[in-house]
Amino acid sequence: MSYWLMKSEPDEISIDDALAMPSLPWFGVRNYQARNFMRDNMKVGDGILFYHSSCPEPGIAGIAEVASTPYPDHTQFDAKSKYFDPKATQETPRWMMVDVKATRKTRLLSLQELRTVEALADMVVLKKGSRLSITPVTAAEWKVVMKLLDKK
DNA sequence: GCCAACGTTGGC
DNA sequence: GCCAACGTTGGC
Repeated sequence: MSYWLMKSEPDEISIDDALAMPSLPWFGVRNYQARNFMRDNMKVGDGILFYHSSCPEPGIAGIAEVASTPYPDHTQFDAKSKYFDPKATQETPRWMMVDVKATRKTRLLSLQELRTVEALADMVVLKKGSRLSITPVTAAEWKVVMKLLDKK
């Protein structure tokens, strides 16, 4: 069992939107490292920190879990989609995704607060210049975050 | 809107 | 295979 942090822009899909769906196809990832995490490393049942990015208060907003094995992101084949990739074909898809099932909304554990927690200093998402939309979370970090979410 | 820090592209 | 130019992310 592994743990992940996945960024979503709440203007696009917030934790509330995600909770309203049976599961959410994580389409639109166009970064190879992030794709590889979904394609090669994620397992059904893995824990996910649902993170709101590019918004007034960025931070962890909920909990989710991996709900499918990897499969091709259909938006890469759709010429009208902003995620269209002319180099991808049905035979050799370039972009893979998984389904994500939101399980609960949490208090907003802000980026600002995360940065004050010593035990989380090495979290990939907090590293300087980190822009990856999907990053691994260690079991120890997950535990610390769960504890922080229960507070107050 | 700014801009640091990356990632990607394409000419050579 | 190098690397300059360009594009993107995302906090501020």
